[in-house]
Amino acid sequence: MDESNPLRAERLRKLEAWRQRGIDPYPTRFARTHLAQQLHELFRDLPAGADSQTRAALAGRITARRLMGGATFLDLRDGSGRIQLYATADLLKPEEYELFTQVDIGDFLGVEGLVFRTRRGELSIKTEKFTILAKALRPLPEKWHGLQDVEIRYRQRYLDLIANESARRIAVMRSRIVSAMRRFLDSEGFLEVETPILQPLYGGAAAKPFTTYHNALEMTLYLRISDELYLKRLIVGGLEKVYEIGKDFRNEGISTKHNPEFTQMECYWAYADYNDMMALTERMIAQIAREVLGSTRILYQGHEIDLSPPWRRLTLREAILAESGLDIEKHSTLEELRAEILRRKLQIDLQPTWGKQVDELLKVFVEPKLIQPTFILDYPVELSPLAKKKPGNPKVVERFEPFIGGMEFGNAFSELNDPIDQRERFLAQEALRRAGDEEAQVLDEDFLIALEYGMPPTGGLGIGIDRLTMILTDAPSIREVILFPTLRPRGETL
RNA sequence: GGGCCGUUAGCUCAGUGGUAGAGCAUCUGCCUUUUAAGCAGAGGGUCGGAGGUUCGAUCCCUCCACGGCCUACCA
Repeated sequence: MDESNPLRAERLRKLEAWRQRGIDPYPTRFARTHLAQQLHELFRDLPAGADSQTRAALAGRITARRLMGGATFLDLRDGSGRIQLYATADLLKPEEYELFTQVDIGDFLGVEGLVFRTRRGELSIKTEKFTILAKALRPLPEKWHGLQDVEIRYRQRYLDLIANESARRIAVMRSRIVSAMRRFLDSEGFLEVETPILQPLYGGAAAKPFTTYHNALEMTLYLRISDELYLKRLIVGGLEKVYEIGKDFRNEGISTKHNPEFTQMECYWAYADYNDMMALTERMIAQIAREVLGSTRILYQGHEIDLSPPWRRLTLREAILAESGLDIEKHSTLEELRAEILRRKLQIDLQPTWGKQVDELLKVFVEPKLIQPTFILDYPVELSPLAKKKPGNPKVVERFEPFIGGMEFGNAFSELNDPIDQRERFLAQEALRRAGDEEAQVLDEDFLIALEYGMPPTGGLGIGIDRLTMILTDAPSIREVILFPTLRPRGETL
């Protein structure tokens, strides 16, 4: 909005007029006695037209005005809900009543008065005293349709939160999801820890990093792409159950499922394997749903989904075989796999390696079908340089990814704790990197040294908090569950 | 990166190759239990930006900016 906007100029005019009358439009504090929601609960049984015995002091933002001449109604919204304010020319001094009628939608007001219910049944405050707590200079979005413009909703999330109940709901739900997850992990005996976000070497995932520079140390640092390698160092150190909830950063494209910075929970559990992590995952997600939604049955994008354990378990090979007819075990080289894809005329892009081709088959043919909670297990070793090989099958690792609603939202494995094998895997990744794979992992000598001191058998799990929130709030885009999603900056003033 | 769509008043949206429309919001007047309050009136626009075609462009064309969806990238 332009600085010279007449709506803003009008509000500035009011602000000045109030100041000239000795009113401070931005005072420091206001003592509340109640929240709106408390009053609705306390006076649920107060009949229409009746006064209560209670005087209450409330504060919040004015969201609607109904001026009737000698009487004025304002809607006040606080963090808990909405309540109506009522004032008349009889109850207030003339200059006070006039000021009450001049309050704009968007202004913050503190008010004190008797709680009563109007003839039409609306619980209200009979205003005896009121204070301007903050003058708003810009008009709020329109009251019927709320704020629709997605660009404004993302760029100025505060307006989205003011105007749209769904935005408030998602923000609150996300907080409760994270909180419930913490409670669950704490109760399971996990220790919450923090590991570096600025790292001299990045690792733990196949992704391109963001790069930055530390002036005093004169060194390049990377924003972490995962927490994994540091958390496993803690397992080496004897912290047997650890977790971290925090931001990871991946320098890649943006989509409805990807934001360059996203929140992940990673946990590591000594003496456990990926079967234990599967059981942990399904119990945790079901528990979070019960706490946050009151049920393990959810609706996601039109699908009824039951989150109660046990979830379906399906090997990657079985899943691809079922959905594409292709047996990746029989076609165990890139050439054979490609030949079979072409022979079957499968609609899929060809990939540079066997592992990536298998991953593509999963993504195209299997993932969209995984509506009900499903663990896909046993991934190709070349896609999983940090996971332990499956006993008896050196081409496959003990790894799973959980899917709900056709979306992957995590990753887990029996952690590789053999330092010799780990070094070989890193070296294989280095070879891929030299061959042009920018996302191949880099060898982390410090991590290898840690493993050489001995790491117990360990199960590890990562859960994408943003995607989990999408699933539990029925959000179609990751931008709906991230308060401030990454957007290209806008040149012009708001 | 590619394709498609969008951008009109503070907000939500109509609309046309010939001087720009509605509702809400704002302002003025009336109105003392209203609640999408009501009634009467008024103001408010570089029609995203820059070029082009045309007697004339908000509309047609090109480029640009931003956004959305799909796709690619990304376990």
